[in-house]
Amino acid sequence: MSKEKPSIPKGTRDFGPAVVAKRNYIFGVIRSTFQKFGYLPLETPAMEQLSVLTGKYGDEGDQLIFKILNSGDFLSKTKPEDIDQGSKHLTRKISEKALRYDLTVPFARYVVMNRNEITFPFKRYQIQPVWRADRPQKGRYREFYQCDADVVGTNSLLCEAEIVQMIDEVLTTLELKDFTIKINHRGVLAGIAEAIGEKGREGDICVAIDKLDKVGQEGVRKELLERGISEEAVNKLEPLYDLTGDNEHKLEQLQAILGETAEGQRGLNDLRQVWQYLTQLGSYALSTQNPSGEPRLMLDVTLARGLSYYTGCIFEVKVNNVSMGSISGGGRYDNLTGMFGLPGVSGVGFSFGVDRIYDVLEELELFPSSSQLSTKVLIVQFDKESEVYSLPLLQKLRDAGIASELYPEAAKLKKQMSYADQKNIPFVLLIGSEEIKSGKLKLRDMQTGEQDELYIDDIIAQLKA
RNA sequence: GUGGUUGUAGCUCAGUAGGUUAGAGCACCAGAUUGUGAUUCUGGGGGUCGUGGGUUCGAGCCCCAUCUUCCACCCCA
Repeated sequence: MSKEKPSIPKGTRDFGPAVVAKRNYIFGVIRSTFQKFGYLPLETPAMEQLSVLTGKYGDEGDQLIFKILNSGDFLSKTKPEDIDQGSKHLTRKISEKALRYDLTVPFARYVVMNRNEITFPFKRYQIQPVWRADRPQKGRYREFYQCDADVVGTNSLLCEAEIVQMIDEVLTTLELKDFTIKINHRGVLAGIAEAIGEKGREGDICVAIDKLDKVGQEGVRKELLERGISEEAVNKLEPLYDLTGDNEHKLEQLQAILGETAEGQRGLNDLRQVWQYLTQLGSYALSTQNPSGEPRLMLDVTLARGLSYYTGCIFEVKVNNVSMGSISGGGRYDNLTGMFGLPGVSGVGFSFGVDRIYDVLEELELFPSSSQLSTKVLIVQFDKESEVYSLPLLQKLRDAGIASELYPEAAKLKKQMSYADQKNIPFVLLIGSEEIKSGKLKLRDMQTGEQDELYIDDIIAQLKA
């Protein structure tokens, strides 16, 4: 027999009963919100064809995809010279499947495969784990759950507005008070690049600007120059870092700077339209302010997002004053299904990171105690006679919809009581010879320590209340 | 993927320039209390010091490798 200590792979976790209960609380809030907005559930396989995934997330992303070794003799199709051609070439020979990296690409694949059955616009949500071969850190795991909501088959910016609404509703329901929904537009980024005379360079510009709050204006300036952006362009760019005033004022300032560029104008028009929808919806995200006085929804021209398939509005959500990266992100992609041979279907979607939300709620101690309750009443037994007497009562309690259990053996009272205590069971029902004689059972409230003698029907009535 | 960091009982950590049988608090188990948990008192179990090599008369402590943790970069939920 091996004495090897068991372990689980890096970046993965087990979830015990208490943790699962809390996670289910988050899943429940997200799921019911998605459904309230008309999204329908979808599930896809954990593994996809490797070719479906590669090339969708950029070179960086491709490296983070977990590949699955072909079953059987995975070397059967390879020749010695394949090894010489490098790992990229060899990978295709020995691996045809991979674990899904996100939920958006599998969704696009599903839409293309089922285009004839789907009624557009198609709104779906999906809550499943994804896998990334990333280096784990806090809030960063190799296996984690995403909760996606996407809609394809419409260009309407109402979808973007509703995404803001859903984010606001979910986080508010989870009792979060201080969070910022950042919004930007790829068109605005492209327009800025063009307006400062570096057309097409928005990629480099974004990567650098994204670090503004980390390395400061000087650091960004240095990086921009290193990336080959001209000094003149950088000078033109810098006023954009601290656009002042409310969101409308920011839009006006941007209009003046990049109104001449077609892409910039497209972005600004889209953003204005989103704001108009939100205003007409009476959005709480617009009317609610964070404790800092900042608005919840914020136009942020430094928001970039690396995923290469985004083309329109982009979102990112940050809970303020906690040590955690973004807990949600998304955007519009005009041509995701085009990669699978179905052009002209625009989609927009976003994703909640449950694992990060969990860590945030834990840090802020925002889990309600109700999310941890399981059994409502435990029947304590003394001997065989009391066990026999208790069984029909146990069934009666369960028939009444009360989560109940009978301690499965006549262990010492102390043991049975501390079982209830540790399992956080709020009531204990003591049934011994005295109680059997009188029919009046002892119901103990474990929080107050008070004990009442009641008939079973009164107990059921009290526990159901 | 690059650079760094961490790892001692179930948990949080001590462990002094390498020196005999590795400690504490909490948790756990048992008893005081044979019909009552969370409080009190008494006693008890539990660690080949992440793992594998190496240096040494001798390693928890030094060296190498590896796994894990966390951090920065990269990227992101």
